Amino acid sequence: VTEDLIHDERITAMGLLAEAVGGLAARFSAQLAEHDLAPVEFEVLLRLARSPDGQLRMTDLSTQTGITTSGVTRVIDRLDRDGLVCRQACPTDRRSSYAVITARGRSRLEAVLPGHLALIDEWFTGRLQPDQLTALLDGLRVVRDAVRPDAAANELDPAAPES
Amino acid sequence: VTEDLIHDERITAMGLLAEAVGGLAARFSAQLAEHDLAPVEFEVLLRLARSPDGQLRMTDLSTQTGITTSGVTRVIDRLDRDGLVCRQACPTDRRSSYAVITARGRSRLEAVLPGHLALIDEWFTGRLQPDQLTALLDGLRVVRDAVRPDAAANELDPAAPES
DNA sequence: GAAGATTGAGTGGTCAATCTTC
DNA sequence: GAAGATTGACCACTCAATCTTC
Repeated sequence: VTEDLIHDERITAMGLLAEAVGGLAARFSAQLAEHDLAPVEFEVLLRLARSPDGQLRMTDLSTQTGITTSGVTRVIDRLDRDGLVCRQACPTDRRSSYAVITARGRSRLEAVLPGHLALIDEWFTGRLQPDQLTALLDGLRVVRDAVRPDAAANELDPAAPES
Repeated sequence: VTEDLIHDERITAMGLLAEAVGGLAARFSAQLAEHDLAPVEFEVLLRLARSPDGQLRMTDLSTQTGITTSGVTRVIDRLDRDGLVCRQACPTDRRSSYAVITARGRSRLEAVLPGHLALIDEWFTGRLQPDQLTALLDGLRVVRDAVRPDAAANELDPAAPES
């Protein structure tokens, strides 16, 4: 009732958002672990699989995931070692290298995805009425586009303008 | 158009949620760093400040934050070293110990919060129409309550039933 | 025996510095 | 000189084991 900053409704809103995502991530990680994938590795494989030719420059992976470039190097090191991804030199710019998802990587993804989608449905999308979900996603899109302008037209959310 | 799992709309929805939160967290961390606080340290201070007597058992901090108990021990170690928190033995159960926010901790929080709230407003709550925000939060609450049943009646979101 | 907290070992990330290529 | 990728040093977390108290 005073100027009690720690009970501000904005904190509440942000807490709700963070707790929802954190809780979902916790649910997912168990299933991913069954398939020997860390969450970040799953994200990388997914982003590669969604990209043309299944490949992406290290730098682009960095901006898309929000991991530093050195962090990306380590993740790709692991995925490369496990044969889920391989590196490929860029023909036009010899500074750049591509991470390319391998057949093994794709099949690993296909092994994980059905269960993963079921979990998203069970804990997130399936719990909301269709219009309620739409409203939620519309709001999220506004925030996402503001806070990650680069990802706007981009990747894990095509927002495809009806080609 | 086939059974293309990697383009499933549920992935899109989840990606939107994750990217929004990740993007927001990135914006916040810079401001927190100006006040020498890691995001997790800020969260702990906030949860303590919101709790009766500004204290919480280590275990409860663990479940509320989603960090392991050993993780909590380390965070409290740092905050204790910096004088923002102190440990206090539980009188009724000598296994438990409380983390208690200090005056220094509270003033640090008060120093950070105005800017933090402004950022939440700038990048999240302020970008949505009031009813759009309400719809978003309603959806999030459904998910949060499902995925973190313990936190339901709890903490960073009082959801106070109008006492 | 179980719950609460801590500790040692291991891991996955960051930051700053480096190397190569543009 | 700047961009792209990597490396070494460092740090914060987790996991499993331990200690104490219930």
